[in-house]
Amino acid sequence: MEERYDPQRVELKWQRYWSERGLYKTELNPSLKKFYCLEMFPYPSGEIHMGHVRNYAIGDVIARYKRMRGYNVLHPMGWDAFGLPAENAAIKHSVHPSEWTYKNIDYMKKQLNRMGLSYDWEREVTTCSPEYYKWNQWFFLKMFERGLAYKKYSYVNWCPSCETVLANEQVIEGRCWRCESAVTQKELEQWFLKITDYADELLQACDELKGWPEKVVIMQRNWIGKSIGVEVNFKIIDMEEKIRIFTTRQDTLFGATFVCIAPTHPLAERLVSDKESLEKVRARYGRMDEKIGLFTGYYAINPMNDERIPIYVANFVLMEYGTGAIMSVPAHDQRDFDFAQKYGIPIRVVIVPEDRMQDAGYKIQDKKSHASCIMHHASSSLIIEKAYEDEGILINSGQFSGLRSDIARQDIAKFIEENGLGKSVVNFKLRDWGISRQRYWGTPIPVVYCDKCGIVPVPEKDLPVILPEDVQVTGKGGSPLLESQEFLNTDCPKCSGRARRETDTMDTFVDSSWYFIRYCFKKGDIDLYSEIRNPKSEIRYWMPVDQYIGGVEHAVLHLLYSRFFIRVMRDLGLINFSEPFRNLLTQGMVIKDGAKMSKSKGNVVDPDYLLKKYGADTARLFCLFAAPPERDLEWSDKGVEGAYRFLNRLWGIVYRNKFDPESSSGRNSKFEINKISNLQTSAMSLYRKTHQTIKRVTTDIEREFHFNTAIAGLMELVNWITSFKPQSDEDLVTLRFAIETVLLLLSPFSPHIAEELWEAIGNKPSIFEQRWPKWDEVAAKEEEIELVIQVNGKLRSKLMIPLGLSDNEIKEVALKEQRIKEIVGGKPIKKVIIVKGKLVNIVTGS
RNA sequence: GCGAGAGUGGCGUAACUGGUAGACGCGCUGGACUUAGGAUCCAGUGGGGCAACCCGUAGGGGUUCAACUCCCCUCUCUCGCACCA
Repeated sequence: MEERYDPQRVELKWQRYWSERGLYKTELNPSLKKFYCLEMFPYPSGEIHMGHVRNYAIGDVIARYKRMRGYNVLHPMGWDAFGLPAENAAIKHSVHPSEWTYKNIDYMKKQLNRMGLSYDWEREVTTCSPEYYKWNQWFFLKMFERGLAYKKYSYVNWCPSCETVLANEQVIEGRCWRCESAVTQKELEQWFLKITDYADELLQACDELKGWPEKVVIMQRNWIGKSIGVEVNFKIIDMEEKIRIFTTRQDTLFGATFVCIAPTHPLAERLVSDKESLEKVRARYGRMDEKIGLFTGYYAINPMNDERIPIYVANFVLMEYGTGAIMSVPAHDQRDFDFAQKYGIPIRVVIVPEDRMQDAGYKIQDKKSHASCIMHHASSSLIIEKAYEDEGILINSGQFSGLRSDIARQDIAKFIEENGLGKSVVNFKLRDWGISRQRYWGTPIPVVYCDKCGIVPVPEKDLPVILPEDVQVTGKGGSPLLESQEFLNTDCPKCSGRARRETDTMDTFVDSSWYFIRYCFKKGDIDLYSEIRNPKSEIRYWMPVDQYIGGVEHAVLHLLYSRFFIRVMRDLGLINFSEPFRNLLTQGMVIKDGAKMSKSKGNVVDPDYLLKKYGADTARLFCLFAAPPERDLEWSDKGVEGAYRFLNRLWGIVYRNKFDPESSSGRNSKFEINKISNLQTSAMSLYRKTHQTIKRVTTDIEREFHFNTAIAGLMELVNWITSFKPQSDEDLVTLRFAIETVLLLLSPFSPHIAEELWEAIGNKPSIFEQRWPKWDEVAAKEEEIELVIQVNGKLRSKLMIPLGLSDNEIKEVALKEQRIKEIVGGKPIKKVIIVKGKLVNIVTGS
């Protein structure tokens, strides 16, 4: 009886079996090589989407493959469970965020299990549980002790729709990363984590991220944004104060013809008498469409040449970067050039390209002899239409004229320091990480405010500070924590006087900055501190993560924060490594009809529907087959059917060939095909193809996880099997070997059907306790090859020849070939090129 | 503007260090079996030509016996950063 392939039946059967057998439970085992395979955990939004399906299918293939290769594999899953959507849902459907979240987790966990993913659920992490977020608070306290967590009053990014502060990393093109509302600036007192203390190290260590996509490393480098330059003080005429500017182009200092300060610069208020105009400039702060400036009426002195230059307030100068003031060199900065033209400010050339030195009448300064030859004021004849921003030779720059700009940068920096005009500095774009959120559903920041003692951290022994759940989330008037008197009012840990709790909660990115550490231990309320410090701790065995898989959207956010957190933990003496993720795979998006699948675009495909109609094996196979993991995946309903057809075909083959467990092709056959030469030619080729396929699939997986071509290879083998008609017992043994190999190679991709058919042909489950097959190089070798014969680089003929012919023999064979003889005719043969085992190219004269 | 990546059949894609361009899948065409097929199986499928052959990897040059692959120029698309001084 040939059963039909019924994915529902098969998949549920094996999911139950795996779970009952506890097949994916992981234990520390020092005698085995470990492999930590991690996929980014989901936010429990309610249901999984195709991006999850793809992400987790990729991770599961790697985990299962590594397991079969003999690794002790840690493959955990959890929930990034705090966050705003829970509160929004609470407001909309009047359910408690907690209830909503846990219900979603329940459902999504079912969905993940329905996909047949090999997780060890005993290590499940749920970040909204007190036993987890307690350690967020603990880390916070440790950072507070070390001055790495601090509070400051400042302008911060504010999302009016989410009614909360956002970190710089969470503002994308001036909009909220979550709801895309325009972000405004608001002055607030906020908690920050001092990630800038690690800026240099995080940057340096980028070089070590060999297993990361270059693209992500570059994004991290750019985000950290190191620049080396100088700060220079410019005196203000008729005022005590100086303006401190920052520049990386101190070689152009002699060309500075004005100074600009940010509209929010502390001096702006004092220098500008016309407040109305100042407000106008301020209103356009940060707008890139138009550059406007306001002359203050004051002048500064360029300390290099004592020249009097005007001071402007300009909307494009950022208070947040450098000193909030710049010197402007219109000749060598396009932006300054445009500004100077608009406001009629002189433009002075101080650098010329090396090849234009002669026209300008200058000579390169010989550094040693100081033979500075400043001939005449040729600069007046240098008329430029745009700024020259490249390197060149200095002119009009006093003692520095004639120097190459890169050398002048060093010399001038030195000069500035030696003469007390300023100092060399390093600036970073990276800002400290603002973690305060004016929201309810997050980790309470463990701090109290006492009238007498000020800011007092909650003592460790009083952790966790529990987020009260008996509150009403209304969405009106800030966090519900402000309403909870029980939460709000507390005693000061120092003086026992009356105190008030901090009501802001932590950014949820704090939760995800160390969750992969927590997976190293089984779930439950553990004392993480002593667990980590135990010399036999599992963390020493499992960390770092060997393979991390997730979307590229976290290239700077989560990945940078995690790298920071791990370093803080290292400096707390908890761990002895610095990088959490050894290898990173950023999978592409799932695209449909030319756009990313998303609810707002209305082009989503529901995984539930897919799982129900085709089953998990098909869904997984399609996602893995349609594109390599790092590239975008174009959704195709037809393609899914193709994957389904393939599995059906495989199913049919196994049942059609009825392996009698009692016969020689049955369960006792160990495939000792030691007399290969006895096999019929067709069996021989199948046997060879099988070994070739083992090799191909294995190397495709090893080489950058090219699952798409690995699956293509499997399909080829199945095509061979389909056309193979066994005639003898030996043929059957060969066929069985081929089929068993297909099942083993397919098992990481489509685990259920592999397990089912493995059993159906008389093997004992589980297929996942089998070793990954090995190929035999000899058996995989073709005994004949197809020789391609080219004449002058053009394909002219093909010929089957036996393996192992010498170059001379090959040449002879090729030249004797009828068609080649015709083409070559009587032409002289200039050269014959032979590529071993592949082709011959005969080069003739004309 | 800067940085990164990519342009290959009707479509998704393949071709590892230069060596048969188009594996595998989808779609399409024809056939078989069928009351029927949107099921299954078999065959074909880059374009042109009866054919030998010619033309084809965004476009144009170059290196080479040989280029999707290496070099130079141009164009297009995607992603990231974007007044960072």
